[in-house]
Amino acid sequence: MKASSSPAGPAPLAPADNSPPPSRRGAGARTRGLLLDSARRRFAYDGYAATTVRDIADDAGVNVALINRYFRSKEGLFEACLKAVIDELVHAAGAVADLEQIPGIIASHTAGVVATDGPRDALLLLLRSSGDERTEEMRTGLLRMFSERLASVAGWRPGDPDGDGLLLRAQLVLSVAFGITVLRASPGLEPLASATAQDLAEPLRELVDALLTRR
Amino acid sequence: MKASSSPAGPAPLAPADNSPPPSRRGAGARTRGLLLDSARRRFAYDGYAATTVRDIADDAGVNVALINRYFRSKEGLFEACLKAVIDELVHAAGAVADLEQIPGIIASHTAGVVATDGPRDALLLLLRSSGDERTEEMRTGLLRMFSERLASVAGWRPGDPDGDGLLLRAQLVLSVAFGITVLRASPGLEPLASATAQDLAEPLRELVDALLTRR
Amino acid sequence: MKASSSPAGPAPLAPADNSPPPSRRGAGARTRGLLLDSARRRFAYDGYAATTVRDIADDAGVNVALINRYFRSKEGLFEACLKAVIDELVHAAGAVADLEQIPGIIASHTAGVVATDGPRDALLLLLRSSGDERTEEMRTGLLRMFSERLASVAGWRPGDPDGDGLLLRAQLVLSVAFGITVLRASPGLEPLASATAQDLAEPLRELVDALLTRR
Amino acid sequence: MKASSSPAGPAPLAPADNSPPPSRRGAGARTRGLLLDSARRRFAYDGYAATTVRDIADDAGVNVALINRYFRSKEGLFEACLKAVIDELVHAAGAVADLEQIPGIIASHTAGVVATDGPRDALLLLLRSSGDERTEEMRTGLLRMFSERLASVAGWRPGDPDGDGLLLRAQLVLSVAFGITVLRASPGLEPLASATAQDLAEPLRELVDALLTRR
DNA sequence: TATGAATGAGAATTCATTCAT
DNA sequence: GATGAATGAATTCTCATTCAT
Repeated sequence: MKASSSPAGPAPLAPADNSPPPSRRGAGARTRGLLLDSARRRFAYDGYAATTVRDIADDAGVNVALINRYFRSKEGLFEACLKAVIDELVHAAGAVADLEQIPGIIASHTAGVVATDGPRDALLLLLRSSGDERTEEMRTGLLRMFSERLASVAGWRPGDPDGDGLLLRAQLVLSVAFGITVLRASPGLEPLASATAQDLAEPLRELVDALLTRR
Repeated sequence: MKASSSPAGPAPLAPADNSPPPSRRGAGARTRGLLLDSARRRFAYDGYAATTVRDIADDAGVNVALINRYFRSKEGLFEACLKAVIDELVHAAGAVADLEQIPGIIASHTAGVVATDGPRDALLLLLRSSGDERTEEMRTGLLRMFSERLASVAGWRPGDPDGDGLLLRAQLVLSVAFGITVLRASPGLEPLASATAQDLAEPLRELVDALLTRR
Repeated sequence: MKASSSPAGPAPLAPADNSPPPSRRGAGARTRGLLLDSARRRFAYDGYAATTVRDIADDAGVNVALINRYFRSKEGLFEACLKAVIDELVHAAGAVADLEQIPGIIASHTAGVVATDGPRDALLLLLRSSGDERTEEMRTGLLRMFSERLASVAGWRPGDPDGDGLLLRAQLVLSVAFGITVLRASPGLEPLASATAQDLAEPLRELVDALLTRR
Repeated sequence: MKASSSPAGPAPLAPADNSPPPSRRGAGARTRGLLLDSARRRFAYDGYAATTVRDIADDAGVNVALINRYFRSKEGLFEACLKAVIDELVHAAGAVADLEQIPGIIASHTAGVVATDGPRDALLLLLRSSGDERTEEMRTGLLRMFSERLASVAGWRPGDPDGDGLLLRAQLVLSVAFGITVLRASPGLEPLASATAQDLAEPLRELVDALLTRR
């Protein structure tokens, strides 16, 4: 197929001419950013293999060759996207202090509570693979960290004798987050597809409570 | 990338010479079946775009041109895989009679309780897109049907005034199933990665109970 | 530049439709051979970097993709050419039994005494580099072997105390051969450019005699 | 290949900051010279097509765009290099007064008797082609002039009835010079590769004597 | 004079598909 | 039914060159 337009997912961002090109000198950073944004969306919604560097460049409104200039290769661009996403998620994970916050965080990352679509794409991108070993490890590392974080606010400690049970449950919570993300990526499944973070909050609360609260 | 070997997922089935080519008669059906199996696995684990028809043919131990002979195109092969998966899942959905069965069914379809890997790949394949409209609709149709089935055993009826709440919850249950599937597809996330259906059953029971049981 | 037509060197062989394609089955070897021939000529006259795989395929009258099919890459094709040339030259070196033969061999390899152009291109190709390490070593290995062979018919023995002198002289003889080759490759330098093997024989005899005959 | 570092040949001249940029005035000429030097070396060792303008600019430690500024194009830069080399060689040819000088001149131009590497690269560059007609003619013109010069000190006169014999022999002498050059350019062929001008002088004397001395 | 940014043409390679045996 | 050969349309990447500061 020619995935010129992402079938699932929001419309490709128009050439993003908010704030006109700063006329040349020092425009590099801006261009880099535009590419990163388009790539992130494309990779997240269409996957690595189905995404064309030309798609990305066109979405960003810049010349294709600049991808190689700024990221060395399609692979390099993907890695850069992944790094950005991981940074964001590491940050988000750091903010989780107790069980009560978990449902809200999941809801906002799957349904989008913020203006930009970034967080909504983040989890999706995390599931895309370029086939490269290094990125594969980055991904697994983050997932491990994330589930340990969830487990730890539920009382899990590394080396815990019966820890596996709690860790597994934390990973099931993580599963919900990813599951919502992938199901929302294929549109038309109402009411989930257009549920707001608020809609999701209550059921998620009960779910997290059932899985992670020790009684 | 050269996805000659699927990184995640079980080893590509050896040219499958269990039962030697039945001389001549009926060889066509056999070949068709071999291709269908290999394709299903490849598409599920590597995705549509990253999978090469040559990969599939090699896995199946047959000539590449036969893919076009039997399925008209790569796209056609994908559609055939999807159809098979959908049939299986429709069947599985039909068997769900009450809430208690749900955790077990999810567990067996995500962790594999049966000999073949088929069920394990089924959900994964359902998330892969070839970009084609028609397959997209098939997929959405199945998901809709599936979540309505889940909701209905929890008491939901079409046209229900407050039905959306229950339908959404059913879709969250579905989300867990898909979430587990995608997380298990990227290896190394223990204990989830190697959890058995049995390991998953108890927490899933609590989860389903929390989400779908009316009190 | 667009080196569609080799400026120096003989006209690119016409699509070589002597002996029509054996209709399909088993045609692979023929195609391989056609490519090898065209490549050899192109690489020899235009150099590796200036030669386009499309040039080669067009000369051979076959589809470009077949280069990758049969030789895996442009680099692989170059290596195959080099191997062929080296084989030929090793063979030629083996035939050198005494000093008197040397001038004739050089003459025939630089001016071409045979029908095909092969030998004429051989030395030229040997000077072309693809930048690859392995081919670099093959080349140097052959040159070493060749000069030792020349030296040995002049009485040189490995480990010879004053051997370096003779070896150096043998390499000067080799230099003439390559020098003639490169000068003939840029056309228009008469009378050398169109000298026949016979024209070269006498002066070469005197040259070899002066350099390698011990008195 | 990515010919970022010339495999054969001396190390690329470090950004050449001997004598810091003379403030402003005359910086242009300096830059031009730096580019000319780097280009000459690159073109000589890697060939025209395999050399990147970026390689040259980097070697020279200046911005790529300056190549177009000062030489209009890669082609223009090559032509400038060629002109410089030809001037030098015309000068050298003019100095040849009798047969005895020839071996020394060849030795010094192939093995380098002078401090800079210039002369060593000169002959090599002369063998490189950009595919452009005009430079091709310049090259051939020089070669013709050079061989006539050699022949003339051996007694040849234009229009000489039996002149071709002598002219051919002169071109064979020229061949040795180029042959040595190309063989030394692919390293590892000892003792030739590291022979000094002195090492070459004696055998060359005998060679020239055998070819050009009339008896 | 110098430089970072941007562009467009072209190069190698991959891949689904069709053809002829 | 099955197979090796061949094809043409992409796709990624490189590179000389031009632009605007």
